[in-house]
Amino acid sequence: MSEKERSLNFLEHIIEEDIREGFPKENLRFRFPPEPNGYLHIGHASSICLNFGLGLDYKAPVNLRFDDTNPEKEEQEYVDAIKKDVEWLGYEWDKECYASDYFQQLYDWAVELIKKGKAYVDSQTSEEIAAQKGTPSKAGEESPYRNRSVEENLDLFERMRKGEFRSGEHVLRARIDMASSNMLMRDPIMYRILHRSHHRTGNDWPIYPMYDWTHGESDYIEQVSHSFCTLEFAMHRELYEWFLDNVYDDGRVKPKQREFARRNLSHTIVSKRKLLQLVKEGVVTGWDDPRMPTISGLRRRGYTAESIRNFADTVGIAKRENLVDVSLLEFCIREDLNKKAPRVMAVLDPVKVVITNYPEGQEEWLDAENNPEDENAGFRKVPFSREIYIEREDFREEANRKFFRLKLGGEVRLKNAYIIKAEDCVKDSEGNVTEIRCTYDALSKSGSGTEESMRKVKGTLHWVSVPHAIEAEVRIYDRLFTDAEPDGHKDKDFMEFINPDSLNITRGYVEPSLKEAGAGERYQFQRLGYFCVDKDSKTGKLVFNKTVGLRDTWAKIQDKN
RNA sequence: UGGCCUAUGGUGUAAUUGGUAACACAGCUGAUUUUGGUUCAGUCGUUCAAGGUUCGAGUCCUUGUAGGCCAACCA
Repeated sequence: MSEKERSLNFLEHIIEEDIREGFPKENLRFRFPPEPNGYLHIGHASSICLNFGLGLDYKAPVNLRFDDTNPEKEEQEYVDAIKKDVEWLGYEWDKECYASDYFQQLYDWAVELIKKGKAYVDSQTSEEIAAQKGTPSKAGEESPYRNRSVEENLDLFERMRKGEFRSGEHVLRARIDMASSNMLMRDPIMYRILHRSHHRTGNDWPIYPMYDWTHGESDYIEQVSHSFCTLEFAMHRELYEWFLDNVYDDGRVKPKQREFARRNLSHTIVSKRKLLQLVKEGVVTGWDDPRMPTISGLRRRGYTAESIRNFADTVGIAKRENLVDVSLLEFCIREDLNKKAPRVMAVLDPVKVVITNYPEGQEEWLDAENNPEDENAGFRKVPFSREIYIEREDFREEANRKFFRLKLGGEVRLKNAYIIKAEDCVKDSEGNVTEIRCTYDALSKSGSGTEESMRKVKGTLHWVSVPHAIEAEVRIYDRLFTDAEPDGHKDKDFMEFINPDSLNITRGYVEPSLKEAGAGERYQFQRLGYFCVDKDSKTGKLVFNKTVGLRDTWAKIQDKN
């Protein structure tokens, strides 16, 4: 990998500074620590790219660690989906870890804390504990159980572990400072009793450790050097370090937590809870619905891993609030697909064109370039005949000079084929055009080298031969929310901004080269956009997803009028 | 009546740590084009405010202002 001149983000500055101050480069180690309680979304992609990208840059290992300490929300399905997404993004983790693998070690350390008088069993209800907690501006009060003897604490904690108590009967708390200005330091809970089966440890444990007690110690066990998380954990850092100080051995790496702002994407939400709500309420068909900002949704929509990595890289990382415009994501996928996607022709809102001077029954197979941006992409054959479909919006009976498309008496180039001229059109009783009658210039065939073929006509249209056309279902997506920041309103719920027209299913015609197109393949439908074959697709019943449209300056011109 | 964090074009980030405010997207003009795509050229526009230190401040200091986070047996 060539180390190109690039400015560093603030986290990289921190790492560089640590190295400068003597931290051994070979001890650098990172981790991506998802909780398996939902699917990964575009916001996580930033974190994945950050951590694994750092691993690549510093040639340091990166662990994939599941933060699975809450069996009430976590499931194996999510573990599998997360692994698939990280792999698909193109990253390789060093070790696959689970916080649940550290339950015994965590328990042993907790016993040590009790022995040192730094933890105690509290036997109050959660309401009582909450009431004593105080407020951000008012100190809390100490629990009546705070000064239990070490022996009693040890006995109680052991019995908690053995399952002798009901859920919620006791908790283990760290003994820190009920008057701290940091609420998290007011004797935080380390363990709760929860008789609930865990997706990996089954019924082995009736007690489960809390996030704060688990996360830093897991980093320490794995000897993670830099533990990056989102801003809302900033206040947890003090506790993270307090716990670490109580188990830390000289000579081992003491992990450093630093916080960055999560990335928000306009016109969508990046909250697992809210995404789950969309799934549960049937607003979308599932976590991988192509309208979802999940990695699996984007994948199904036709996004490439490279485009997402590039997006994450372009957005960068910092500490301030942000709302990244979706247009940047769209730019990234267009940029990538422009280089990679083969061009084909498809008509999604067809109107028939009859070329009256083209012999009935005749067909020709014309050469079409697969990708003008890729010299090695080659050519394919597309069939031409007397009757073709063009896009309904590409024809007007009359139009001004700005309309480069087909109008009565006007000429256009049919891509890869001939120049045609519209002579007449047929309409139904309601005035809708049902057929356009044209003549063609037989000498104007694309690539034939004739003088006529070199003629400049302003418009070029895509088309599909009627007798050769293959019908296909095309799913056209629009943004899921009508508001740029659906969850950014205090007085309105994000569900109020759901776009009722986010999915539009239509039937169109595609050229015959697409007959055997398989799931996941990506194409540019010329002049329309990028499309990919959905997993629902079968030969004989093709289904395409619209990934993103082409940049459309014509639409902009029309918007102005 | 607290603590912590943040403030740079419309958006997202950068600025060799005190030395010409830059890059990408978006917008706008034009050129090229058998995709109104791509490409190319150009253009618009920025340091939250007020003081201070300094030859020199986006960067340091002071005081404000605005926004975010913190009172789950969630992570």
